Amino acid sequence: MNNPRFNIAAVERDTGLSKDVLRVWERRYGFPVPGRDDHGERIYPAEQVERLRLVKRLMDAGHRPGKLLATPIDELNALAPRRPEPPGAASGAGVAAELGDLMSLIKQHDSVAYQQAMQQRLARQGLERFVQDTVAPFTRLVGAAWEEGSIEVFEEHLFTELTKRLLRQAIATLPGGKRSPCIVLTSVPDEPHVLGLLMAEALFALEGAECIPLGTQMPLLEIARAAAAHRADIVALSFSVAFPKRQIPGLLQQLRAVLPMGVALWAGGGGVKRLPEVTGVELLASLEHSLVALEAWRRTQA
Amino acid sequence: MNNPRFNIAAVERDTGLSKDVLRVWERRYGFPVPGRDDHGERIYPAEQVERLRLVKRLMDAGHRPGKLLATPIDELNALAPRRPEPPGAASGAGVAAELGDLMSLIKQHDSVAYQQAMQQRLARQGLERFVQDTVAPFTRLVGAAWEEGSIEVFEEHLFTELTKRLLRQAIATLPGGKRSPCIVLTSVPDEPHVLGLLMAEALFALEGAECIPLGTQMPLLEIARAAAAHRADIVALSFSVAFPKRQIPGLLQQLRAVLPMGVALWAGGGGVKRLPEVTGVELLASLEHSLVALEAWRRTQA
DNA sequence: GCAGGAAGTTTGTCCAGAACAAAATTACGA
DNA sequence: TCGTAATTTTGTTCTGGACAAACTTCCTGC
Repeated sequence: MNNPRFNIAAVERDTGLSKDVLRVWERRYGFPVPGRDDHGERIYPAEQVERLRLVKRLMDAGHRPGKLLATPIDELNALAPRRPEPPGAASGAGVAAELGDLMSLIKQHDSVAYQQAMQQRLARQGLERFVQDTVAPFTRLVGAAWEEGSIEVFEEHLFTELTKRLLRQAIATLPGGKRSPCIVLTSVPDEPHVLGLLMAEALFALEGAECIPLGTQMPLLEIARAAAAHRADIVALSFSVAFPKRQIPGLLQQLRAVLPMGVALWAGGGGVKRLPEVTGVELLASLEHSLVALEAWRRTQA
Repeated sequence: MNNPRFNIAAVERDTGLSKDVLRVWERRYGFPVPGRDDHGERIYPAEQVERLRLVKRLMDAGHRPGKLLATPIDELNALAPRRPEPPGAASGAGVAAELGDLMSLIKQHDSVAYQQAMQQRLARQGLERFVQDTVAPFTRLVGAAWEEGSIEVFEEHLFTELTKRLLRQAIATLPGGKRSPCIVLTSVPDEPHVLGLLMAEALFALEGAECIPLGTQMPLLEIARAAAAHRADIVALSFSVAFPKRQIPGLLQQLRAVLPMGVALWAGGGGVKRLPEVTGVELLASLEHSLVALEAWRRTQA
């Protein structure tokens, strides 16, 4: 029963590699080598899809496809994926252990205990530190577990859903009143990840900004219309690490071109790390940078 | 400044029409007719992108591309989208007027006033009637406006985002304690709409059920795993009207086959109306039916 | 020894036109 | 009038070639 047949569209969906790329890799590097169905269309075995996901992950980490696909030794591949530990040494081993505790709650599917633990941390740390020291690193941890396959899909979904709720709830309790600047938060089409946006929204709202959350996957022209309609000062986009890096500069340039002048364009998230500058666009390498950018924006307006 | 050059990838992003479809339409129907750049690649003028978006919207409303692209009279196209008003006469004119007020708040992009108005209604009606008498009909109203083009995409996104927050917040404030039955709520791949799930979750939680919200777009096998891991009594799926009806029976049968025996499978949302029965699956034609089903389930367990 | 530019390689995207199956519609027969 | 069969419509996939942008490597001159 458990032998799903992946056609090329399914592989594109599961790996994030476009159909064109899948076909050209097959031609150039001899991998993947899908079978064919009755009509001559490609059928990918689950094993190859798995390997493609590994390759994609290593590429996101900076490796080049030619090399990866030329090493037929799967063992070698399996050795590679240790990712450089993010510089968390400063916080000591305690933090990692605490995050590990949260992870085990997720893996025990104990949503009640997980929510309680997170609520406690929120109360103890305050929203700003909660976002920066708990949600962000734990999201990275879950992402890493997801990529190395040590977490079930439904576990990851549950984590995302519960964390979304926590953040939204925390944001809703922030005081209202006259707020500035006005920041439109959203993501481009094909970028469905929303946690990064919520983290940014929490920090911006804490700093007194007025946030317009438009959800994910807005067409570029609509983003521009929304910015004009809301008289936004800033448009903030989020790109996850999974988003095809190559497309980002072009996207930002296009959006910059259709955005009203005077509206700043900020882009953040794991996808914009190690990305070349784009004129007229502020690239935010981390959540901390977002706050710095906000402060800088305020100075320029003063 | 505002003369962006749309290449085929940009048009795919903004219209949701794949590159292959854009090329084959050009060949078959003679539209769109993009120019070419120095390298012979397609460059779409903004005007044609706009028309493509109109065509896509009309297709989502049930029209066929061959007809739409054969009518060169743009005026005729602009006239088409009127749809028959749904039978809302039963609720009287007052309700429609109140919903109209909410709609104007959305169209004025006044998210603060919209949230206040919704909060007021929630307090006045209580969660159950709020969901059934406000959120559900207003969602239908927004859907209708979307199909006839009288609402901007970003306005619809903002409505969805704000309403999601309201519902999640309301759900979070419900008391905890020993709850039963355990209901897993999610949607299948390619079904990203979450509002229906949230409405159902609110009603179920009110009735004392334990809800496991997994978000949207869960692969079928993962749904089965989640149900087993959480020892769920019921799996509840939501299908929006936009979901291809034809695929639903097969999907439900497949999921029924992999679900543990003893776990009930419920399917609701606009997509399951006027759908043939599927053995072992409970089709919920409306939110009220969900509550009836829950009561019935409880009787069978007593 | 190394900065920096030239030459070469890698790699993703695009193109054309054909083919075909799934979906939708129409035609037909009971 | 209803259900089934034929037909049209429509989206997806195929092949194999081309090319530019990004990245490496090599080379030259200080």
